Amino acid sequence: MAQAYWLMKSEPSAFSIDDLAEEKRTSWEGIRNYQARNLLRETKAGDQVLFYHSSADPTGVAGIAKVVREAYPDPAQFDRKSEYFDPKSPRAEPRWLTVDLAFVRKFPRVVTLGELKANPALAKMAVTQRGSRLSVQPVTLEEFRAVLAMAGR
DNA sequence: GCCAACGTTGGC
DNA sequence: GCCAACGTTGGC
Repeated sequence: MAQAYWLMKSEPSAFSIDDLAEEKRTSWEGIRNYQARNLLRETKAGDQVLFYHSSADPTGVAGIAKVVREAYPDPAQFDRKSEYFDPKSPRAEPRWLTVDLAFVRKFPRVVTLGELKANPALAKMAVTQRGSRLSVQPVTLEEFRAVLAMAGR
């Protein structure tokens, strides 16, 4: 499979592009939605990720990350002290996965959701759809390039 | 803070 | 297996 592209959401009050820039690398823990989990399973090392700030001001794509470790069981599901603890996930058959992401770059400015919606080339992009709640979304190469172009250099 | 969208749970 | 109730996400 060729390199793929994704959009992943994070609330910057919890973890922002600046946090990723500082830490360089992070485990993308806490995905607790089956559809998003299934998409994580499809990610490959080297895939590029639009880092999206949700519930923020402004909301939008704040930068780029890349997948550096492919899907593995999310340790937080077994950690009783974690907010992501899932007592119903069997150890022998972990229910939830995580991937590791590395910082690539922060955009000079956030490409806002409003701008994404206003670009006809992005009309099919999941994030621009009404009611889109999925925290991991597939993105086409064309969409990825269009967002980069909007961010400027 | 409101509320639309939509995923999950659980009674039947 | 249906579906109502409930919980969560996330834009506004």
